[in-house]
Amino acid sequence: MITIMTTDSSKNTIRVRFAPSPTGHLHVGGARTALYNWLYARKTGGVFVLRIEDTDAQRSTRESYEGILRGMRWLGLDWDEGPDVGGDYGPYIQSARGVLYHTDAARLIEDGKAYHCFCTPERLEELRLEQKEKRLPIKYDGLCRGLSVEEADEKIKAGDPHILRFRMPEEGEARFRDIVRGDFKTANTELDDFVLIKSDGLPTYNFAVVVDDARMKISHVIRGDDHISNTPRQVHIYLALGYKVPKFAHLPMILGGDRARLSKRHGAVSIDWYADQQYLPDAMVNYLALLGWSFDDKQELFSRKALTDKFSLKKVSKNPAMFDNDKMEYINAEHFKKLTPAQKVMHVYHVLKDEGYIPGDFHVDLENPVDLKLVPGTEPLTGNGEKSGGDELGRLFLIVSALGNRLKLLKDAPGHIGYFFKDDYEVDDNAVETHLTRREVPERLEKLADKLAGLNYFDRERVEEVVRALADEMEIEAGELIHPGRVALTGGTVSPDIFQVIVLLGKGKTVERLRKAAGIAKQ
RNA sequence: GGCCCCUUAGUCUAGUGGUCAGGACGCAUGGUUCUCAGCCAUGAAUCAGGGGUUCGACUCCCCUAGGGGCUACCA
Repeated sequence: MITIMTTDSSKNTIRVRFAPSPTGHLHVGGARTALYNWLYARKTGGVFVLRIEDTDAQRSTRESYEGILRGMRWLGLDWDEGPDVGGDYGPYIQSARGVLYHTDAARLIEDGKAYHCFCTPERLEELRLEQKEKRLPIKYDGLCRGLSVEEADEKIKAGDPHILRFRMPEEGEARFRDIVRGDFKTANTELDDFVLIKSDGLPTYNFAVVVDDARMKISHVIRGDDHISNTPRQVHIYLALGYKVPKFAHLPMILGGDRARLSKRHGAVSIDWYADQQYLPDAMVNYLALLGWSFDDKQELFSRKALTDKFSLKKVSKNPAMFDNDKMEYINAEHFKKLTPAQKVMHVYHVLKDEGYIPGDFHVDLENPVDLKLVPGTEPLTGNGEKSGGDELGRLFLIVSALGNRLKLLKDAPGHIGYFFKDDYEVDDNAVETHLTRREVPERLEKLADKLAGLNYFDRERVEEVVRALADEMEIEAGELIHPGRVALTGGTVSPDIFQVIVLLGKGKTVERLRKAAGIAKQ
């Protein structure tokens, strides 16, 4: 017989959340915050919640909301509860939670912990100006603090615009422990009677975030450092409402190149941009994880699995970090290297197809990657080097393998190997200038074309043999044929092994391009 | 103005009283080679500054400087 120790699961489960406001795209800072929450949830077997904080009615948009979800999906950060998938603690979008805020606000009023304020924005503005002039701390002066509930109700009935303020205790302090920062405390005298509910009836961020986190049973609040100064206010709300204060972990900011907080003006900060550039999501996740966290002094390349195993909030750094694109590219290249040949081909295939390098009738069963592994890569290009039976896939395999580690960004694939698929590939004028304009070049290319045309078996060995033999015969370095040949065949000075290029191009195309280049070179 | 946080090479970081201050990106040089990438080897480059505490400070304390955040009816 098995005895099961029953515990209240809701009590011990770790619940974390990512709570973006839909006022812009998902940027790397937000993505990093989402990632750390996700990693922590996945590592601990906890629950990852996605909540949309749209209490800023003016700036929130549907597009942003969708963009954020798209970005998270691209990164592979799946959420267990959220506006689209539901959950036990919904709704997961603040604009739909109005009654909850008002219910809790009513409790606060009843307990005398919050009060209505009728000061006009103009008066508040004047007050601030005056305090600024006198070099006093800028805070609300408490004018409406003394209003009785009856007086307030009367004004409300009369239709006076009003807001709800928290009644900050005059003595004492708010304290909390931050997993990243350590102990943190703020004297109440530093705080003022901040706003809970705005005159439009919507809660402020500080109020909504507490009500939501508490009611959604969030155990760990993992968010950006920019929120740490507001945390004491939030602790006050938790306490006033009788809610359990969660654990906090405030993450260091991510900075742009000028060390200022990352923002739109720093260019490539949108996750969408990295998706467009065909970065690998796993690489992005790896790099983002490294911005503010490290495992030890040797490992920095992590698979998603390794990250979820090894991630720890305790090892999160306190220092703000700058986003370094070079390192991002490096990490991306490393991840690409680790892909299986079949995976590489799939990725390259997609990019080439999107960019119009592969005709629509080229069919590959991408739903079934196993098929790709079964393709006998060497088969289609034996014999005369012309593709056999339309097996373009085998050819793609060989091209990608010939490319080797040259491909750092998938986006660059067309630039690297576009000439295999199109005749109107990009031509580097400088390359033509330096390699094809010399007097002796046309003859060499013609001869090379002749020799290759005469080959019956078009494989790498034989092609190399022919090229080197011709060089010997002409008493020139092999490079004298190879370099102009490369420009003639690929349009540039950079390519994989030239003999492989020739084979993969096939005899027909090779000869055709060499002759064409010879013709151009003559002029 | 007030309060708070942060500070190891250009960048991301390891380090917690005694280390030649370690790694990675980037950079430079050399090797491999038909180019480029890659790979291999080598190298330059760091504890923000000043005071303490201590036999001994990157490490602990204080001050200064620089950066950042909050101080909104933004989040």
